[in-house]
Amino acid sequence: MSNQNGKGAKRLTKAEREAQILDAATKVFASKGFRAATTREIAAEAGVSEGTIYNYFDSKYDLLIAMSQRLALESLQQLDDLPPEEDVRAYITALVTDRFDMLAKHMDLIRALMPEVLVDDDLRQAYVEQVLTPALSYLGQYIESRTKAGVFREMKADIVGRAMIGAVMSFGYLWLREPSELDQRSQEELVTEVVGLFLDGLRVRPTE
Amino acid sequence: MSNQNGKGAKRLTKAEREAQILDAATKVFASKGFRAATTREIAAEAGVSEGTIYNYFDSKYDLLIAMSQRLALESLQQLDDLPPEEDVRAYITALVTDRFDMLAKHMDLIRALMPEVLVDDDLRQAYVEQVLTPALSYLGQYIESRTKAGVFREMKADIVGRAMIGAVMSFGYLWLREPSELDQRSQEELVTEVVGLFLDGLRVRPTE
Amino acid sequence: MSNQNGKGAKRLTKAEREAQILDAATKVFASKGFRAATTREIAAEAGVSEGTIYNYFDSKYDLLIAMSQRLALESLQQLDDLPPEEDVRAYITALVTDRFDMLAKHMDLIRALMPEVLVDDDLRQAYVEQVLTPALSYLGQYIESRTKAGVFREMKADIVGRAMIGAVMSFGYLWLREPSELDQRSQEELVTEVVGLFLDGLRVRPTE
Amino acid sequence: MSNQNGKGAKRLTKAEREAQILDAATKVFASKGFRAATTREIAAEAGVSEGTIYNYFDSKYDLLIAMSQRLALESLQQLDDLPPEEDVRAYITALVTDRFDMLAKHMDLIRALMPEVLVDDDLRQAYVEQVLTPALSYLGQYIESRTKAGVFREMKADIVGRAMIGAVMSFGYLWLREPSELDQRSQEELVTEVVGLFLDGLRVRPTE
DNA sequence: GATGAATGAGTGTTCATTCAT
DNA sequence: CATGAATGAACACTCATTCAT
Repeated sequence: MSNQNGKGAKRLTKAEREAQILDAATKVFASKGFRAATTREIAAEAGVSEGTIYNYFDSKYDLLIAMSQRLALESLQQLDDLPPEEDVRAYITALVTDRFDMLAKHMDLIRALMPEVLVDDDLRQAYVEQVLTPALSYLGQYIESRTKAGVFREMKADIVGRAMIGAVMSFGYLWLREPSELDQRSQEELVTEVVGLFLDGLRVRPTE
Repeated sequence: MSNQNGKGAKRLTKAEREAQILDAATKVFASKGFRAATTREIAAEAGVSEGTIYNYFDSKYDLLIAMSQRLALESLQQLDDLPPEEDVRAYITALVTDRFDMLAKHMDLIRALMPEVLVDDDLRQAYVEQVLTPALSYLGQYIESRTKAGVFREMKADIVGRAMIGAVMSFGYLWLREPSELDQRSQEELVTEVVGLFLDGLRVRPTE
Repeated sequence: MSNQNGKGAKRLTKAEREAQILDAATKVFASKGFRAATTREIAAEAGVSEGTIYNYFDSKYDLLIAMSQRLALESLQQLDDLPPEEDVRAYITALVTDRFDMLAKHMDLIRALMPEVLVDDDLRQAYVEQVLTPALSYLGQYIESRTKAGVFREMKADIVGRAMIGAVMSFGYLWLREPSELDQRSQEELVTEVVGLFLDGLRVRPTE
Repeated sequence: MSNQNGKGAKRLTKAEREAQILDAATKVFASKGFRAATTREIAAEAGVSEGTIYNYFDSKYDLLIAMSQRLALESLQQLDDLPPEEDVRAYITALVTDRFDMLAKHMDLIRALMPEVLVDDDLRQAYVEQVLTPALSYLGQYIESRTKAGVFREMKADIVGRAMIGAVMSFGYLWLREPSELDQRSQEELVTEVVGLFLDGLRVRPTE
């Protein structure tokens, strides 16, 4: 129980209380999955009563939706501060680093959401529309732009983009269990290798 | 109900009945997830009574385990018929093609299993040990061998291998909904592009 | 359904609700036995939902345990107000009367408990320790004390005590079906005869 | 499993097979109670298949009935070889000894039956009619006869008879767990003490 | 607004019984 | 006759949701 104080936390603003409940739900969903998680456990984790949850959310499923919106929002914000497009290594490195930062920061959220995304059609559609498609489209435009500039080879941007996003995301829900496995040193190495694969492939380059 | 005949299917061999139930469970798990699936629905899908399920499997969870073993078995078999290691493009193409074939063939199974793998520690461990680790190790050895041969650049094989496997698998549970989306033509294109990314990266190659 | 009011009994104190459920369970267990009784029927008898039972007791078996504790408590209390030990007839009569009173008062409880006591080892051990052993020890001490005083013959107090307790209790679970069969008049007769047997036996006494 | 031989016991006479099943049922009922016992377990204990049980008995309950008839039959047979009625101590001793012998011999049966007798009205009625009433009536007649002869005091024979039967039987289902607790030496002591209580009571006798 | 007692539909699982072989 | 695979009604128990306080 993260938050315990004799009588239940009182007098928070609506937004604070919502965040408190959502944080608890995220943690519980992440550790046991959506179906196996109980409202009782979420309430305990949040330090409120079960009834209170229903003053802020219509249903348990609603918590999941709210979580996915939080992720979608936080997921796609910082596109500023990017290096110049011309420096492709710096640029792709920044993109991949940003995604790994996001994975590290929201691993709980992702681990809570992904299993249901794979199974729930509404959720999946929302995830595809709000998270994957924008990311894919952004990446695809960059690839095409650099291809036009003669820096990237002619490739199917939608397929290659999917492969790249899939490769990076797989570290979030397949290869890693804990954000801690993404500590500073190892994340840098990860980014370097992955970017190296994306830009140069496995094969030795002739000159260069 | 897939299998309907007046009084319920009778007198199949043990293996047939087991497969019949496992097929039904796979289908139902894939469409609603493990927890949301009911034994009632699995029984209906298999065309047997609920009681019969328990004559063959100890519990609902046992169905999941049995499914994952089926996948592990089928997952790692044909490593013969591979092109010579020296022809790296043909070799990697064969590997990736084989994985896409497996995805296409067992998409139901994979979609049924992955959500629980992400959430159930025992299952995850089994999946990592029986499926991911062998695949990663096999791929890693090939990468190192080609690196020694001076064909591949010096890279961290475990990281690059994870990225490659993650990229390919993501088509199985993230980007595609139906095996049908992997029809002959599109799968070939997919393989070509993905192999191109893995071997040569995005950047234009100087001469060659 | 003993307790019916439109929407189910609401907002009783914890102790009241517990007693209400326990009373219902006692009644149902007494009439069909523990295993044959269903939680559904107990809930109906108590006028609450099945779920409510589980807010107060962890399991159906827990109801049985709680019942047996109620009996153990009420079973061994009033040992005051007893006649002087020297007046053995009055003393034994008081003891036997007290046991018959207890039987009459708790016949439901006893009839609910005894069948399971005979079959469940934990329950049996608890019953022996909490009910039979104290009673036997108390009775044994009295017999020995009166033997020392030269009033009782030299007998094995533990065997004779068991026979006496067995004789009395058998009226509770073997010979009688209803507390009503133990109405005032007949109970007095019962006590007189049983006490007569215990103190004087069947055989005619020489002088006296 | 008492009786195991590769293919299930074959070719017994109807009576032998019935006895075999009934013995198994008795053992299983005695150890877990009627409701908790499963036909699967009875079949295993008897070394036959579940289906075979139903070739000989209509239902699980029918096994219980058959058992109770076996007990009733065996319960009331040896009334020959009794000492002369005039020697009351010898006579009562013989009766009580016979009951203890019966308890020792059929403790399994009794432990299997009693819990259900306490709870099942049909069974109880059968038990009362076939076992208790004849015994009570037989004992009552002896008491009355000896009373007429001036040897026994004037007492209510039905009450005293119940107390005596209850006292003796309580050793069968309340005080003892195992037939072995009734070995030769201790049973003799038991009989002596109980008969002493019945005939002479606790109080010292004036002359004699 | 916050509570938590009460709800009851729904779940996985068991097991007496049937019947084709 | 004996079998044991198949059945399906029942069961104890869970948990998201409601609502009186």
